[in-house]
Amino acid sequence: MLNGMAPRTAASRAPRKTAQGGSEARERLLRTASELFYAEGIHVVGVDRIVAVAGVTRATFYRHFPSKEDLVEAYLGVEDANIRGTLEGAHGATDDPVELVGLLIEGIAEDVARHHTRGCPFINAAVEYADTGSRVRRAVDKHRAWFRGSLEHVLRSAGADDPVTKAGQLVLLRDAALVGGYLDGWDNVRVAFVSAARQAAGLDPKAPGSTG
Amino acid sequence: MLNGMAPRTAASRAPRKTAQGGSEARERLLRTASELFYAEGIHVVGVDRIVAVAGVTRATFYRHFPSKEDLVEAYLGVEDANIRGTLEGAHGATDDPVELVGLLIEGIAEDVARHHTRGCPFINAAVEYADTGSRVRRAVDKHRAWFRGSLEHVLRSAGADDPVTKAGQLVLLRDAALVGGYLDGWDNVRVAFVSAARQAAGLDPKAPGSTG
DNA sequence: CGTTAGGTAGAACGATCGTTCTTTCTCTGT
DNA sequence: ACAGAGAAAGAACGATCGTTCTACCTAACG
Repeated sequence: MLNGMAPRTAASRAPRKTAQGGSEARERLLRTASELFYAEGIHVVGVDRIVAVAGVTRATFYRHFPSKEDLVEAYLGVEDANIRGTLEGAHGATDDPVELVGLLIEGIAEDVARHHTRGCPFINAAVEYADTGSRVRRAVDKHRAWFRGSLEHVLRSAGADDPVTKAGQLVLLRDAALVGGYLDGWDNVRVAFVSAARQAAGLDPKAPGSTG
Repeated sequence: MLNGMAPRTAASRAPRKTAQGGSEARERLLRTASELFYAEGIHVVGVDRIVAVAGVTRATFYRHFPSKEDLVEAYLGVEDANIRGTLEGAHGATDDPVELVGLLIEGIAEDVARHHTRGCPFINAAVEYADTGSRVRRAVDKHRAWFRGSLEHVLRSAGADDPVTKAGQLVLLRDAALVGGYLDGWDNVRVAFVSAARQAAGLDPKAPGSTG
């Protein structure tokens, strides 16, 4: 895996800039680091690995990132931006709260199935960074607070009642779907997730079996 | 934290054995390693840390554990044994499936609130060990397969219908409770977990708000 | 044209990683 | 009493960790 990304040869060794203003080397560092961090973990992936795969020298690395922890923060920042984009995209899709909640659940399932097959980048990062006060943990907390609040806002603006409880349950079930999809395989988790999520959101008011 | 456990002085340096047959040094190693692994993570806790806190030398460590990975396996073995004990204890508690599922949910909530405030030891270990074929990952898979199957068995023997789906949803929600309790605080997750779990199990057939 | 920011190449830093080794001591079992 | 197992104490192994450094080069910009 990740072998398709061969170490970069010294083809062009000049400072090229990207359309967004960031340098090409910096973006390559951030992209390869994101893939390696997510696929294998943060502590196990050393700086030497990252610069070797990215085809960049250590000096270049430390020119763009003061320390490895800054790179980790940037990695989480990319993930955060991605999720913000997709969620805001789904925001204006519909006004019907029922349809909206259904779209949210489908979107989560789609995301877990296609990308994020190794769990949640933020949960995984929090597992590796036990210190609550670290910058990584603060980034995780910030992201989760935004996500929960954003779900509440979407549900409220769509007219759903008890948006706080519903948002809390959706966060809960999304975490579970990401973890379960990673450890048990998405196929073994999908039906449990969808049924639990739809029940929690009030889309399927009746339980599958009435206990007896 | 963990400062209350002072490095052991060279009080008695003789091979003492425990009632269970294991040596005292081995048990102290396993106990301190379990606490450190769970509290801070596996990769960040080095062998030197473990032997220093346990008051044991490196030679003694490698006499009892061929490698660090064996210690990690033993650590997960202890956690596995604990859960097996508590689950089997709840098994014979009642014959009423409704009461049983309620007890299970309460037991999970109790466990997350009191112990396991840093998430699930197996999920955390799987995050740090990305290689599916590693012994650690196989131990995680084995534990989760047993837990899921055991939940199914308990539910089935208590007469609940659709025990496979119910067990899957309970596994899902337990994962979520452990992760959420760690990252968001148990107080912010408790009501969402209990309501979702009771809905999923069919104890509370009606959703909190009927969508509109 | 010259400056300079951004890049390459590679050595080197101290620290820590997991692991192995030798030596000496003391308790336990027979 | 004696053998052997369990543990202490500590040096040492090569490897890797994150980080810093010097030296040279090249493309873009004023």
